[in-house]
Amino acid sequence: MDTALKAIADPKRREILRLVWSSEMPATDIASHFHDVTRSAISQHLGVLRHANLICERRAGNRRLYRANVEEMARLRTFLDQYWSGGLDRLKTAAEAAQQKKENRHG
Amino acid sequence: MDTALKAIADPKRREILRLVWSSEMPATDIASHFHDVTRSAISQHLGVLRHANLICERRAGNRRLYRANVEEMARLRTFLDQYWSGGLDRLKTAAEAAQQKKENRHG
DNA sequence: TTCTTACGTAAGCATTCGCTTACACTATAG
DNA sequence: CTATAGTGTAAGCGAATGCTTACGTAAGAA
Repeated sequence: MDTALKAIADPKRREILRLVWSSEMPATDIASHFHDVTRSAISQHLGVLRHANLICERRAGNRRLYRANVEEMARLRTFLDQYWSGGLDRLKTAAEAAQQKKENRHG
Repeated sequence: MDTALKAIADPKRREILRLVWSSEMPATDIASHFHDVTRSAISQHLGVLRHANLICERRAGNRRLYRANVEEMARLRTFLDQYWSGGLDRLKTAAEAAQQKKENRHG
């Protein structure tokens, strides 16, 4: 999960994910969207995303078609949502513990 | 925004944020929660979080009390939510464009 | 004042990152 | 077969990261 989080922390990789979110795209097309870096750099970014399981690869003849792994991204989103709500959960747990204590005192 | 994302990509920093989420805590107490690294390392993590505007610092006598900057975290969350829904937006836009085209053909 | 506590920070080091160039490989075209 | 897209990968490099030790400094304690 940490790998995925670190992967999306990079703006280029987020942009790549955007490109292959709703449709698959060959590596060259992906690379040609970035005019400030080499195709090799993008290929390495694709490697990072693949290693984080955030994209899937399909080979078609000469090409490699990429698409976002939406399930993994959903998992990542859920992880973060749980993290955001963690503070509230913590408050809730503390409140319940206090309540329990109170009841024990009174029982 | 990128700074904040990279900041929370680190598990120790996420744990620190958890600690100061619902109540402020002095730096020493924060550091004492981590038994595998030095106080200095935690201090530097606090610096990263501060630089990302994810925590607020308040000085009280000798101590520095930290608490999570929930507004900034909310902003980060919103940013990510928009990112997650970006794929859907893209589909929607594409669908609308197709519809527009269709209407033009028929008009 | 002198000690002690609670911190930030500089220096140094090993690791990782993002990038480039150069090369290797595969599949199709000729 | 040779040539040419399409693509990953190794090597190398400068910058950033995460860590440690050592030091600096401000605020109370004695």
